[in-house]
Order: sequence, then C-alpha cells, then structure tokens
Amino acid sequence: MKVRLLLVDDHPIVRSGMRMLFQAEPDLEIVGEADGGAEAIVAVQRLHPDVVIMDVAMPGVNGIEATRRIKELAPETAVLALTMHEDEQYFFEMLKAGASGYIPKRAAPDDLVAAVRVVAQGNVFLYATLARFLMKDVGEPGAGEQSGAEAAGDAGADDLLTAREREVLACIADGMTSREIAEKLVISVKTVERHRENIMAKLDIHNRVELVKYAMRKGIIVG
Amino acid sequence: MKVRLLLVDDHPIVRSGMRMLFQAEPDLEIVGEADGGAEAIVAVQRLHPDVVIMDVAMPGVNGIEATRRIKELAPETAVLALTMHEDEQYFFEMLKAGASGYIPKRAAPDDLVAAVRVVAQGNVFLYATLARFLMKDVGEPGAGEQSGAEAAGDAGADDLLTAREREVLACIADGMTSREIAEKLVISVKTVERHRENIMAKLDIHNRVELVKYAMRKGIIVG
DNA sequence: CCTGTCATCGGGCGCTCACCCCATTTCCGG
DNA sequence: CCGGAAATGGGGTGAGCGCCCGATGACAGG
Repeated sequence: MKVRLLLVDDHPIVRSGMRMLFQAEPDLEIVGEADGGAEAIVAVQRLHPDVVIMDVAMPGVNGIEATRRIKELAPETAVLALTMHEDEQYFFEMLKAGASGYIPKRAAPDDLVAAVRVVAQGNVFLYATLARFLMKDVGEPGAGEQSGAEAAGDAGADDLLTAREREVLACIADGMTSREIAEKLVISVKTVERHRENIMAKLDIHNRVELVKYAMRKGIIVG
Repeated sequence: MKVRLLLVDDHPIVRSGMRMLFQAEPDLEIVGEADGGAEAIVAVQRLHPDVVIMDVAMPGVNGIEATRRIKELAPETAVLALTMHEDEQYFFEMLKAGASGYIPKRAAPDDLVAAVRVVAQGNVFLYATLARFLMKDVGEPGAGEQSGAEAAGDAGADDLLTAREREVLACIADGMTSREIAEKLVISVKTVERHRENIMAKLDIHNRVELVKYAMRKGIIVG
C-alpha cells in the first residue's frame, strides 16, 4: 500500500521539487497539492491523504492553523511540518497543533523522504537542530498523574505475610522509623521490630531498601 | 560509510535477534555488544559507535544512567532507547538523559531499522504511542513552568546531583551499605558517606527509603 | 487437649546510619 | 590568579537498625 501524500506550500517551485523527489520513491504517491492553508483543509477532507507535508509560513491561513484544523477533522492524518524558519516558537506551535514531524527546507532530500516514511507509520520525526529545543524543554514535564485507586487497604493476596505484617511493611516502605510506626499503630516499638524481623526472615531480605522494592513490586505501596 | 552500531541489552537472545535484523541491512554494521550499562560506557569509549541501541531496564547500571554518562563522554554518539516499558516516566527520563530516539520492543523490525537510520543522521525518532506523552506535555508548558518557590521543601530539579553522586545513589538504592559501595567504587567509606550526606542535603531527604523512591522516580534505578 | 500461628512485649549486642566538625587535591571559569 | 565546585579523606556522636535470646495470651484446627 502506497503512502498517499498531500503537498502544501505557497511556492509552486517548492512543490515541483518535492514532486520530483517523491516520484523516485515507488512507495510514495502524491495525491494532491494545495497552495494555502484553507485549500489544504479542503483537500484533506476530499483526498484523505496519509501524510500532509505542510509549509509553516504561508499567507492567509498559515500552516499552524491549518494543522490544527486538519487534526480536528482527520486525526489519523499525519502532518509533517516543512519550514524555512528554524525558530523555537514555530517549532512548539506546530507540535501543539498536532504535527508529527518537523524538518527544515535546508535538510537533505533523503531526510525528507525518511521523515515522510516515519510519520506515515504514526511515529514522530524531528530534525536534529530543532530537536535541541525539545531536549532543552523536556527538563520539567508537567508531573503526570498516576491513577492509583486499588483500594490497597488489606485483603491479602500474598499469603507469605500476615495482614499485620503487610501493614507494618507499608509503613516501613513509606519511610517511617520503628518508633513512628509504633506510635501510629499504638503498639510497642519492640513489637514493630518483631514484625519487621519476621517479614525479613520470610522474604529473605536483610535491609529496608530491599523491603521498599519488594513492597513496590507487590503493590503494597505505590511508587 | 556504514553506520556503526553498539547493541546494549542484558538478554543475549534480544541481541541475537537484533544481530540477525541488522545483518540484512548493508548500510548498518554492528561493531560491538554490551550486556550492561557499565560495559556499554566502556565500549563506547573504545569503539566510538555512531548509534547505541540501549535497553532501558537492566540490572546494575541501567540504560538511563548509562545514556547520561555516554552523552557526557561522547556527545556525538546517538542513543536509541529500546524498551519493554511504555512508561511515561521512563520516556521523559531517557529524553532528559540525552536519548535521540525511543522505541518499544514490540515495534516492527522495520521501525527499528528506520529509527536507527534517523538517529544516525542526528535526527530524533519517537515511536507513535510514546510520542503521545510528548504531545500531551508540550500542550501545556505554560501551566507547569513556574520557576522559583524551590525553598518550599520540594526536590524539583534533576541535575542537582553530580555524576558521582548519582553513581553512589544508584548503589544505595540497590540496597548496598556504605561499606559495600566503598569496596565497589574503590574509595573510602567516609567518602561514600560524604556523598550520601551531600545527596540527602541537596534533596532534603533524611533516610535511605526516601532515597530509593527518589531514585526510582528519576530513573536512576529501575524497580 | 495440644500443637501451631499470630500478635504482643522485653533485654542485649554489634553495627550502620544520619549528621555534625574538619582537611586536601584537582580542575575549571571569571 | 583566585574562587568555587567536586571528589577525596578523617573524627565523633546519638539514634536506629538487624539479629539474637527470651516470654505471654488468644485463637483455630486436627
């Protein structure tokens, strides 16, 4: 199955060059062209291409806005941003709009062909120099939300440990000292230590660090 | 000029499979293999490969830490992360460590070959399902980008720790005592304790259990 | 009834941990 | 050239840890 391409650029010469380039690739097929963002949106609805090669800077509806609309109307269509501007702001705007790839016009033709094949598979292609923007920014992602909600109360699944032992283990793996656990459970420090000894003996574990990792594997605590 | 590859995976069968795969590609050449992070770092310095295919979860020095060290020692070497875990946390940690690509082991072989060619050119390849994490994150950079307020007691940044400190932390989180770490790193026990004190002070952490959980969140160890 | 498990407590011993104090060497950037 | 960071060491102290020794009561099952 050939990859169906839609070329979007306001410069006919650029489109012509890409036509030449892709005609040499038997697995790639150009099914349409557009010279502006508005035309591109219409063409996508009519042609349903696999990949849209989208110029970023165009008069009228620009590539960023066109990409946003295309991803709304046809999310399965991949958009590969092609640009003269190696600008950080444009780069992020295109990614936010839904582009799967970003490549400058100064890139080697082979890079463009490779990029098309990558995004056609649903993957992401970012050109080297642009990717640096990403590396710099990824530094502090927005602290993803892990969904716990396993009602970890008790209900023993592990018959090695007793319910009380698992309760103590959860406290240990939470970073509490024996004294703190004793206060929380309203028992003696020695009893807490006794439980810990029994846990370690049963599991053949000899320090708290390994207890933490065991508790995480067993889901006794969430990491 | 062939692309020179270094395979890093602790499972010989996985390496064998990749060897078969790449032998069919005339432009790709495997120049070495390593079965762990520490061995990978040494191999990179000796072989100077173009691309390192790096397993993420490995015993000992894991793929994230190994990538960090490799990018320090040989920034021109591209690292392609290969993983069984399609986990958001690992994904971002590998990108921050300097990986140029991220692809799961369940991906099609052709995708892996394509990814190698992409990163060998200095570009970035991200597999479809993983790339969603990025899209989701890039969408709201403004929301999570409040700098400052670090005195609130929260451990925020990640290059807080030096390379040596991360090395010691990995050992601590692996369950080793100060004595064992000292023997492994061939330094004094007091020096190990000194590093630990500095780590704890920087992170505002006061016991080993919390250090383990920090190391897991940051991908310094893989639980 | 008697044996086992579970949970509860006590003392002690050797070691490590966590947190202070201090110093030297190397190396890099202003 | 000088200052700071990094890595390397040493000493000391109080508390917690890991692991032995013991004990008592409750409770369930063969």
